[in-house]
Amino acid sequence: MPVPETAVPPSVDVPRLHDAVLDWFAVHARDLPWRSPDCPPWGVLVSEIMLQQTPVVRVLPRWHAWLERWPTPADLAAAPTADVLTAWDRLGYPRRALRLQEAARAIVERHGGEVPADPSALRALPGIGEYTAAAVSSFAFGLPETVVDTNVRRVIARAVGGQALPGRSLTRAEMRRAHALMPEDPDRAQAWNAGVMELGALVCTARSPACERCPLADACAWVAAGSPPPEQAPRGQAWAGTDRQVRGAVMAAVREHGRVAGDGLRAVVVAGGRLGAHRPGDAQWERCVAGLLADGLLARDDDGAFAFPS
DNA sequence: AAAGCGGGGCT
DNA sequence: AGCCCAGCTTT
Repeated sequence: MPVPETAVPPSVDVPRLHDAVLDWFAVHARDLPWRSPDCPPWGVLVSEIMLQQTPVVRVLPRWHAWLERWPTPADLAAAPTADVLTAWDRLGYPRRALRLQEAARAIVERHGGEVPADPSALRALPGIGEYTAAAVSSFAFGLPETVVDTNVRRVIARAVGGQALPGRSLTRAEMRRAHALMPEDPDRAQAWNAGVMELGALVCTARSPACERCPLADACAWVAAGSPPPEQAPRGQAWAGTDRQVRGAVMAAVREHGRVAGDGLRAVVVAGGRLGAHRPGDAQWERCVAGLLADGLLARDDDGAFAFPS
């Protein structure tokens, strides 16, 4: 039986990290609406879903419109799905919009219309994984959950692990380390979660970190090692000519035109210009449309015309 | 563990 | 032309 690797090296002064991050956060935290004391848990939940793989600046206007239109889970649960997909606009990954509505319906049915505080109950909702469950529980309800997103992973990988970037996927060892770094006091735990994320978003960024402005620079294992470059080259994300581009163009066309005749959809999509020079072949076109129908993102009416599902 | 899934802005 | 972003689900 091998000796388990210690989650945090003994050389790391954990209380000092806490003070540094909490002091920095108290001064530099952005004034985001879902952090307001007036923001209900539903607003936090909506923000977390929208922020999955989508930057804050793009989420802000959609979030405000969303909360104004559907101020409670019951409001979203009762909305036509077509309206939900249209309001999602161009945030990307529109399946998130479907799942958010499914989650709202589950909240109405299983939780009396109130967003649950328990991470397990949150995790059981559609579209809510390990991160989002912990984030809502911590940020909306102040429970001392361990919140680990891409920002937290990067800050810990550098400051404690001495690595330039974390690996491709979140490991159990990383979760253990993040858990070991949590402050005991619940209020400080909540601020730590938000503060480390904010530090990763504003200072300890992926591409060109501003170490001269970082409150952890003196204690950072990566800086101490001379800030070596990342060992693992990132996996490139292809876009032009992919199914994702074609699916996105179809969604954009339906969003803009509403209902599109079945034999005209392809022409509308190509004319939309979102595909650039790419022209999908028959096989790709059929695959993408069939996929959107199967995903519940697209529907056909009795005349065979395409539209968002009602 | 890896692949699929959107879209835009920045280097 | 890449790379990145408050991930989740399925294989």
